Amino acid sequence: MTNENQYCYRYPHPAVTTDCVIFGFDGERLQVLLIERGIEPFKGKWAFPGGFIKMDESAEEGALRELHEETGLDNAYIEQFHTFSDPNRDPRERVITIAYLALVRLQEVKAGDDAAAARWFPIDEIPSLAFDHDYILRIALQRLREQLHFHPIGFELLPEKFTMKELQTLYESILGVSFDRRNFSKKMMHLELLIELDETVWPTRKREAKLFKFNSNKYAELKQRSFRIEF
Amino acid sequence: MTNENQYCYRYPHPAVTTDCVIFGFDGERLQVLLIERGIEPFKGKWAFPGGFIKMDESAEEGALRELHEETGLDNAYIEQFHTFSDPNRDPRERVITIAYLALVRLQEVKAGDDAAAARWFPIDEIPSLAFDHDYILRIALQRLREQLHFHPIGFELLPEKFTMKELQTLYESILGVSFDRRNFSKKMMHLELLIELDETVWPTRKREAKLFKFNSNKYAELKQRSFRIEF
DNA sequence: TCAAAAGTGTTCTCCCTACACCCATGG
DNA sequence: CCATGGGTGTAGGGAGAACACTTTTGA
Repeated sequence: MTNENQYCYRYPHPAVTTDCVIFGFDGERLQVLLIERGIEPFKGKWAFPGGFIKMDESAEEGALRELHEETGLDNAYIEQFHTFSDPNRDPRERVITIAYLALVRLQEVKAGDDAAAARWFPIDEIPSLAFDHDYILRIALQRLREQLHFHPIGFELLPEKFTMKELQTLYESILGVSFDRRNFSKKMMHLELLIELDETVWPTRKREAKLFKFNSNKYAELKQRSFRIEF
Repeated sequence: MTNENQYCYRYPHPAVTTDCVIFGFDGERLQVLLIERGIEPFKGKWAFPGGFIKMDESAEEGALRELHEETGLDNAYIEQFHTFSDPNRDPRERVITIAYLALVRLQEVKAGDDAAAARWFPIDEIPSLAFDHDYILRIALQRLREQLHFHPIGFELLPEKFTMKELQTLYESILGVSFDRRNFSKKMMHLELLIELDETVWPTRKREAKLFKFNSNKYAELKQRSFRIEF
């Protein structure tokens, strides 16, 4: 008890955490990974995976660590999108959180590993969240949609091989709009970011469909000269 | 000496600051406001205005406070763009900085008020900066350019009334490109974000030029339905 | 034979682009 | 009278949007 508060400073320091808004896609809808809180405050409520930043790691390293702990992944796409600093966002002490969004392939995520109360929620069925995480989610979604216009980050959510319909459904579910099937396909092919494979699959029992994969070389080339994906 | 370190925690806490990358426009070039450091480390080097966040203010409030102290302004456009958290970015202790960019009208800035060693530098004549501020500037510029494509934030840098040429020069100096005079004008007018005034000025002694002002009502309307400014 | 899913092509319109001429003024 | 800067119009190309028919298969 005597030695409990051993880290002392001349001025007050806030606690700093990272939180990860982890997105996945099941072929139908955008999903978010949430953790059920086991302790107060907000015990029993759902929240984003997150934790205190270590003194020898950057925020990004912290976010990657969190992501790995929850999904087993260590090469996913992550991006810092905002830092939340309202003085009262945590009832215990002042906590500033550096928030990241992560895009993962659901197929590669290890199912609920260490007995964690983790669950995927479809984006339109998110319960009310702990702390200011409702607000954080809103900002995360906003950023995800903005990014989708400029960068082909949608591919981070799809398996290596996918059909045009899956790609379209992904875009539609993130942006909340619907596209004409033919125009979407043309626009995508025109960007030359897709490689058409010789393989096909039977996504339904009606008819087989072509498979595509993402052309990352072409993307690297396009990125140089500031391109935009128009939707 | 006994009571120096009075703020104690059970876990180590980083210090948290806000830094403000303040942009202005003199009609010719984009400018950045820098402060000459009076103390070690990096004494004599230039850096962005910034300081420790207070325990009862949000990061944005802190940034606005810094901005006010340096410019006298309290209604400028500010936007959080990134949080820098490398464990070694400050040689003294671990400092995480929440960085904001601010757009101000040079005309409205009070000249070097409290004897501060503050100076405006044209964007292409920035000296080597203290800490990781070179890097922070690069990210700030990148964000400013991205934002310019989506939002008419350029108007935050111009006086209330301006000529089409001033607006074009602003866009060109930020984006580092040049536009065809006629096409730029048409595109801008087509957005309906400009109100053509009856007034004219004599920007040179050759010929008078029309004045415009920004139509913020139209902007509020456009923002609803996700528009883009194409450049 | 019918419904559902996938593949493909055409037309129209609008915006972006490239480009040239006129006018007013100060030197 | 000429150089400078500002104002405006036009023709062509390309991309997006709207839209329909064919094929395959399972029920």
